[in-house]
Amino acid sequence: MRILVAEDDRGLREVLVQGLEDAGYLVDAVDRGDDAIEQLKFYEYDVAILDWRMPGVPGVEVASWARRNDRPTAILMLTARDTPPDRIQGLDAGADDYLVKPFDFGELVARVRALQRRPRGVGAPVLNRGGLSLDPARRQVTLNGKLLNLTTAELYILELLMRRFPSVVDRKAIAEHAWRDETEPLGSNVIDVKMSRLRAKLVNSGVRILTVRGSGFRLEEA
Amino acid sequence: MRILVAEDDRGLREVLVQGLEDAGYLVDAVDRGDDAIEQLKFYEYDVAILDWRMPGVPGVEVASWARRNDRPTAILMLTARDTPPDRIQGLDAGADDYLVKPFDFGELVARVRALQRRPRGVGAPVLNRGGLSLDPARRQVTLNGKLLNLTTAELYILELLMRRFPSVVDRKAIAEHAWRDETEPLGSNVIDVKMSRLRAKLVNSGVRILTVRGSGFRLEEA
DNA sequence: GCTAGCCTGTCATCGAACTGAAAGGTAAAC
DNA sequence: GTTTACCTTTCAGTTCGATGACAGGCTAGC
Repeated sequence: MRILVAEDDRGLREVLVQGLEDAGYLVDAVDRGDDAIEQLKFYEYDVAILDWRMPGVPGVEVASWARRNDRPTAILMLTARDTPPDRIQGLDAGADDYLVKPFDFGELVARVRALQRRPRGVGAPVLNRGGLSLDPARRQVTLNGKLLNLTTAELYILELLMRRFPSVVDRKAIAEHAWRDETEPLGSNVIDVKMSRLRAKLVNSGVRILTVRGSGFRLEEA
Repeated sequence: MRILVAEDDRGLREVLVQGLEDAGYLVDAVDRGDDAIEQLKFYEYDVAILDWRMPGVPGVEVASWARRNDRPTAILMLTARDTPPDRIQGLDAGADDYLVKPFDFGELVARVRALQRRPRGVGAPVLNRGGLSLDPARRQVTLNGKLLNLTTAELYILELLMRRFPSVVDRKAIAEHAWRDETEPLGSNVIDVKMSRLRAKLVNSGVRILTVRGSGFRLEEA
């Protein structure tokens, strides 16, 4: 199993390379987007892990290039802060999945495994938890097969909680994930309001949103 | 195997034509970018070899045109200089590969072979969904065998929705796919208008266009 | 070269849905 | 028991999308 890592932060890059090699992968690493394209041109990687921000060519561009050229490589994007527009752009450009920094390394490996198992190009994998099923590509959530009608913000929040499960997600992360201007919701009680509405829609879903006083929120399987 | 060569330098053009014919290809040659577009319009080439700089229309433009019109032709660009910006521009425009002059002829043939192996040129696949059937090559749509009368723009939009099914397609992607100047439709509500008209033509088609508020549109099988 | 028809994009309007502020209530922490 | 953090509901403002009407432009047919 061959993996390409494109990440300009040297520390993180080395952690990734080491960790993935320990997990039994054959890993190549570059620190620039254009180098990533060059590598993708000459080797058929199973998975490419691309940083969003890189010198040369940004990760999105690399993903978009790979998709255009029908490279057989599944793409996992790493994003530092992720605003909705960023994320959508990434998935549209051809990324198959993405991870928000900071992430748990085990989580990364799990997703890499998921990617290599999956036929390529079908879009981001569906997130399941309890009776809930969130499809990032369709941007819809079903509860035991029945369509749940969530607003955009609610969906983003739920998505974040599911992706970070079972960790606690703090308000700052929620603000960054679900709002364009992440400073805005922090001064008000909007997040609480959204949580309330989201909870109301999640009754009998096999999943519950718990409050961790002073820290944030986390998902729990009921 | 049919190849189009677009190269204004007569010496190089003749070398290419001769060499490719010897390699067993059916070769057409032109010396202007606009002529290249004309050829691409009427024949389904497997591969087009385009010089970057040409009288009439530059190679990038030709590539971009081909991409925009979903020609089933893989594109190989010939560039004199090889700077990252050039490369990116070329690849962005829709080139599938590029070669820097001067190049080895064997290298060229190898790349042409690689391009024609790709799934893309293997006949224009008809898109089916519900009772709908869209033939990209003939640019027409039938509903249960009956011809649907769609305008050009409507067809482009429907095609994109079908290709991306079941994912959400954002307005930016629609704009890029269906308009030459993709900035134009974004400031207005043209997309909404087209959607409305398209929907009207798709009643009882077994397919529906759903709005995903704030994100875009997606197709759903009814 | 004129005319009819179709296509396009703009505008105005309508309606629905989403949003965030506020206010008052509740639970946890100390 | 007081304080602080969080929860819920209500409400009004705003945004977003749908649609019908219109004018300009292009094309085909005569």
